[in-house]
Amino acid sequence: MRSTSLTEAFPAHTPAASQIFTTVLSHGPLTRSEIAGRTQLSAAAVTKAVRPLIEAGYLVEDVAEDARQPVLGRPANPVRVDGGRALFLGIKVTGDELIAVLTDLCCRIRVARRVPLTSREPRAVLTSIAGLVQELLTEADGFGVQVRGLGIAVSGDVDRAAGVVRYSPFLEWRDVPLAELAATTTGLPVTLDNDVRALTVAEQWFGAGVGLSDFALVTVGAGIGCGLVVHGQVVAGAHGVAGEIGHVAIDPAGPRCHCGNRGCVEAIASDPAIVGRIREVTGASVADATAALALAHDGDPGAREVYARAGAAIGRGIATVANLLGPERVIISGEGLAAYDLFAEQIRDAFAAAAFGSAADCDVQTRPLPFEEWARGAAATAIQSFTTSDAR
Amino acid sequence: MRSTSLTEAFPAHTPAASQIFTTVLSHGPLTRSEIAGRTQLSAAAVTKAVRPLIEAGYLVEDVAEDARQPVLGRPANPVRVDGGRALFLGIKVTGDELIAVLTDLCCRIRVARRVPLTSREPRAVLTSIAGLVQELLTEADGFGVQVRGLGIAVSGDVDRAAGVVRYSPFLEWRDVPLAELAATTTGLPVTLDNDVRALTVAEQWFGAGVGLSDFALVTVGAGIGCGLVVHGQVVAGAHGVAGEIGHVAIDPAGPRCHCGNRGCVEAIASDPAIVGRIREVTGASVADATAALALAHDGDPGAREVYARAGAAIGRGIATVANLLGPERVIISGEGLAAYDLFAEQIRDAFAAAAFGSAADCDVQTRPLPFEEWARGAAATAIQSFTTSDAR
DNA sequence: CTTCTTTCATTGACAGCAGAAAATAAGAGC
DNA sequence: GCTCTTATTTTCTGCTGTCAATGAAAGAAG
Repeated sequence: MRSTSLTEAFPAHTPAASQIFTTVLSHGPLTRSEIAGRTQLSAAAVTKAVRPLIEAGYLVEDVAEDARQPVLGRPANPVRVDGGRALFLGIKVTGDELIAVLTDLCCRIRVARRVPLTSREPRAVLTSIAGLVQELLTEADGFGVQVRGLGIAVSGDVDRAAGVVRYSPFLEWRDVPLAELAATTTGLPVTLDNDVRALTVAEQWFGAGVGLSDFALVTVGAGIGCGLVVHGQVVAGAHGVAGEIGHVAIDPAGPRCHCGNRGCVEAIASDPAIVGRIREVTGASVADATAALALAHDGDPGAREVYARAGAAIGRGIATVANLLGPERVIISGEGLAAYDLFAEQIRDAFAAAAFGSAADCDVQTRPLPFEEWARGAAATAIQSFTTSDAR
Repeated sequence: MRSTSLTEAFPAHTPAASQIFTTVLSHGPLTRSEIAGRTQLSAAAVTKAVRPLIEAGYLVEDVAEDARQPVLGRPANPVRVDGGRALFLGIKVTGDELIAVLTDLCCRIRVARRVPLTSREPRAVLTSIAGLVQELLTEADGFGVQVRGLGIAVSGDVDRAAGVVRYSPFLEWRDVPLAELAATTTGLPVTLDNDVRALTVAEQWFGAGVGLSDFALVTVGAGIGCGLVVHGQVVAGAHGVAGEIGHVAIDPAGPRCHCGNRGCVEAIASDPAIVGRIREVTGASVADATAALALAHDGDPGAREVYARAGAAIGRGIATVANLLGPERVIISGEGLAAYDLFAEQIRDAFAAAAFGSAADCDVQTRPLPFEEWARGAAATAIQSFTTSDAR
């Protein structure tokens, strides 16, 4: 095991170094001149910033890169992030379970765990988190590398800077300073963020949002959420609320939503809304989203119609985002994507119809969302904090 | 008259100087230590950055500020922008007229002009612009200060960086490089931008958006537009379209919009939509928005109901913006504000109902919009270009 | 009236970042 | 081995912003 201490800081003290590291992290192996081009820095600056990062082991030179076609001039040697140099933990807290992952510096998942929650009391949840962290720290010992941070993702109104859960409806929490509590309990630096924003960070750095300064991530499932990146930064909202595409009202005559309004996207296209509506329409006793999906896949016309309506609602919601923000890309993800074949067409049609002018040029793609992905998002926020904390 | 040449650059060569100047411009007279506090710079850095700006005459020291309560210690001497140090022109191009203003460096209007357009041909419009600019330059001679830039605002898809009108439905233009054309004709540095974005810049620097990093400006009138500021920057959209709140669809059963969709905010709450609907409902031969307004103010229940519906649509549109972006403030403005008493209540009610959670904490205010305001926005973009062009 | 205290502003030394240019490195082709 | 080309590094330099000390301009205290 390395003799580095937990307090050893990440050696990117200048904005340039930080930017360079992030670029290499997101864009895979890059030669120094490619880095210089992308970051608008001089080659000299890149060399100087890269050296300490290599010395500290966070970047490594890819010498074995001889498979490339022989080019004129001195061969470039690409630099890449040594994912194995550090480990991170990410935990997603839901109303009834914890999902945790151990990732490397490149946010690749090494270990994943799920633990049911017996209570939603902050104290009990904290204990569960502590236990899970201990367990994963033990696993991490096997890799011989230190865990450098813990990211926690919670749905609801979360103040990342303060590390406080302002209000979480699912957990029934108000003003819980979870970051500080978890930091004290686990001894790790903790980054607390909203779950959708955390997932958005993961996409921005390691997923389909790489290199884009403006994109949106829409999650479909038990709720409908949306993470927004504008001007290269995740939108947090002045009052802690942002990206509430689920509560964009698209039909004053639509079904009532738990928020009290009518015709919210979430009241039409969330899993519970779909299940409820299918029960209503077909009279079948559909237990959950899986059953609903099965029914629709069996060809039940009523169920299929419900999915179609859900797809149209999602498409209209996405079009609203596109009209307002004009993102380069919209990424659709979430557990609800299991039903993608049932509403893909409606999403595209409704989007195309409701997008105004060249907002329709926006690239709409889908990405599967494995169950650990939310926790991976949390880990991504921890990586973000670790690699940018010292750089102003 | 000063012997400065047109090519003399604004003496803010460093990011710090630029930031300091912008801060003083927006926040009125400030002492050096207040500037240091706001900009997170050291007092020393402020002193050094301020000196060349004072020497060049862009900033002046307010010595006469003895009206303040006597405080302990050395009295501070506030610094403010000398508005009279430079002049700017702003022109708003509409389908049938040009609105132009001559402003000072603080974006205070000195002279305003309107000229009808006889043709929408780019060449003809350019000729009209050139004439108007000449006229205002003559006026400017009376002030003994040079005009340092021209801002032009056009509705539609405008690429500010390239200085090209990509597509303007009202003018029926496509890919007109208006900035370059106007620069050649007038000899002035030209900044071309979308009209709503220009107005947003004016609010951000000189209006109700001062000091806010996230706000929205909604304009109500012939169309419904929206300028967005996120992370302190105006949102331009990856494809040139952003802030299209007018084409946010809020009711699938609503009236058809000229964009082909149903239930757009603009199809319910724009002046033409209101006029048309009032004709339909009351059977009266209402000529225009003024007549419609008069009818409603006369107490016609049908007309009042139409305005109420328009207000609700605007409120829902604003709630959508608030749910997605969580701005600190929404500023409602535009010619349509003349009817504000008719739909204020509905806007607030619909907003409160449709805003999710603490998105409802967003401060919604109204601001009257004098007819020259659009042109003033154009001037603001010119000021922005002038004061930040040399600072990287 | 002099001296203190307080706060604002300025100065000069200095550290550190990033750019420019020149030097060096590492092949490929001849 | 020589030349050509491109990549990377080195060296030097300019410049920005910070730090700590100093000056300035009041009111307060004696």
